[in-house]
Amino acid sequence: MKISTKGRYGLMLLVDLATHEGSAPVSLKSVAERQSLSEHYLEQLIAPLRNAGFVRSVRGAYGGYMLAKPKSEITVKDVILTLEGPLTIVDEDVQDGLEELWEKLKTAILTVLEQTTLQDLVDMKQRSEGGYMYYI
Amino acid sequence: MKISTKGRYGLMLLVDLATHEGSAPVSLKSVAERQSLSEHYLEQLIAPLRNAGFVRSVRGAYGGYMLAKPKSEITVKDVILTLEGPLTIVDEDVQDGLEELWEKLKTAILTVLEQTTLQDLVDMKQRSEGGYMYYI
DNA sequence: GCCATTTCCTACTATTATGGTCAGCATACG
DNA sequence: CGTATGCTGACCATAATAGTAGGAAATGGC
Repeated sequence: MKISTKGRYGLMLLVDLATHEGSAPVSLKSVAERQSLSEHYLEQLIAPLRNAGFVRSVRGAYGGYMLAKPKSEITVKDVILTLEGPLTIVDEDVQDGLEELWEKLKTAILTVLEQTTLQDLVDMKQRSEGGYMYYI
Repeated sequence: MKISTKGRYGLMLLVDLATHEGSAPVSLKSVAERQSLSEHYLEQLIAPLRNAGFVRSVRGAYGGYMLAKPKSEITVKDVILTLEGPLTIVDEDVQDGLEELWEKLKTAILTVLEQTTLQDLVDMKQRSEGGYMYYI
């Protein structure tokens, strides 16, 4: 019962983009360095996110990625479902008489995922980094 | 993001035991037939359940298993955690700044699992089998 | 005592998902 | 033109899952 690194790294990637948002696009290389992730692997993760319209890319030298929507309008659910496919607690069309339980679980999980936006994650991460940066 | 068959078959097994509870112990063979599962595989699943004290066994001919506790006192959480180990949404000690999200998810899931007992599953399954059996 | 039944135990194996790596083309800035 | 970056598809190593296989030990019925 795990979130795969696909979903997790994908969120880290988007949070990083959201954090370093500015006029210029952000290169995957810089994200990979900051987050200590493999650039090649991030390339694979961002492809579906681009296709789904969460980020847009700028090719060529000095290119990179930027969020295509406000960070408060991208939910964790969007990202996880895009990267990991539909949430199947148990395989489709099993008939074990416990469908009601699986349905409850699914709802509970999706509720959390859909109540949390990228904006929330940015805030969350800043809090978790603790400490005040004001006087630096 | 799945419940493995370990947890799922384990629940089916216990629900079957709960349903066929009586004076005599219930053999795995009969459970395997009713639920269309492999007897050998069930053996592997019931071992930890026995060790954890949810069922007790009677060896030898005409032996089998029976619940060691009232079915209203065994929660789905007990069973799943026994069979699948601790619920780790993400690997231990990752530091991705999203710990708060993973914690929320974990809580949401465990809440559902711990509010549901074997008794609930028995009722649930009976309802799902639909139809009234009174006049048969 | 013997046989059938059933639990119990230890390996082994096949398949799948995960978590990547590798190689190379495509595009665009300077 | 050269370098930085995006983009794509193929490939691979490891671990987890989902079982199988084979038999030893216990126990009730005959």
